[in-house]
Amino acid sequence: MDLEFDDKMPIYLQIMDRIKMDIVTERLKAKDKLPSVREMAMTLKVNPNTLQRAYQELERLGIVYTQRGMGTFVGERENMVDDLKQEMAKEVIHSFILRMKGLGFTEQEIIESISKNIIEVKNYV
Amino acid sequence: MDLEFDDKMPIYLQIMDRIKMDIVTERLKAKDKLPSVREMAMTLKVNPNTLQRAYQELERLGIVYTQRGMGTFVGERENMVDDLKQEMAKEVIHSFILRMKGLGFTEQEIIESISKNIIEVKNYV
DNA sequence: TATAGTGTACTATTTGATTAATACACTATA
DNA sequence: TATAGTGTATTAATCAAATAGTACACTATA
Repeated sequence: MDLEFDDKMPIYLQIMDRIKMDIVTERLKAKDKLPSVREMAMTLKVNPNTLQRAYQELERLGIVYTQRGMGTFVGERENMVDDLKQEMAKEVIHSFILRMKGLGFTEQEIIESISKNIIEVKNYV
Repeated sequence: MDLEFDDKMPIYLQIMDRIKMDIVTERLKAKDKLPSVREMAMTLKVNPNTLQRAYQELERLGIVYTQRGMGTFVGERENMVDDLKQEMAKEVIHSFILRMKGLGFTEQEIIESISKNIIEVKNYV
């Protein structure tokens, strides 16, 4: 397995996540063509079937659409990027707070923990 | 499958995590006896083998110890609880910040997002 | 000593993720 | 009209997680 992926989570979910990230940050914009399943499979060193599954799931979620024979493209729905960003952020924030509370930190401590650590964390590449 | 678990992550890891949480929050204290593999398997409606694996991994990490014929107990190492809490918190905080930055939020926005949402999140049960 | 409750070991089976190889249908374009 | 590049479908094999059932060794205690 490539060092690329965390083996505690299905690869196709991690690929979906990466693509959603790229859309949210507008590295991928509406109507942009995604790499073909074969090409991206090569790049990520995974099986084309794994990529096909990721693309199909993304299509099922209305995030991308495919045109047979042409490729897979970023969806054009109004507000899609903002909605997706808010939806993903909500999930991330919620589970973070829940987990920190689960570890016994007070609300004040949780807020402070972010301020204290935020500088050290490198930006997403 | 019981509603108890997230099927995107191995059950034995989730069980380990729950036990570590219980130790960190001192619902389980040093020398406390954990439920037997059979008993906890019944409670969580999973196979005893799955619990055995969770306990063995926890023992390998030095978090619990077993006495053959008697049971599995919470480790007694000096500072174990604090160390474990810091270690888990560090991971949670780091990956949260990384993910939020990956979604394109600024450091200021990340800090604000916590303040804004922290009240809504129920405490860990 | 007998029994019940422990952890532990073993083999077999099922399920989902992933890989592997191949083939087909559609589209743009040389 | 060929051809190359798309998505899609199918079948088989592999692997890890989880389940299932059984058995063994050890310990405390009635």
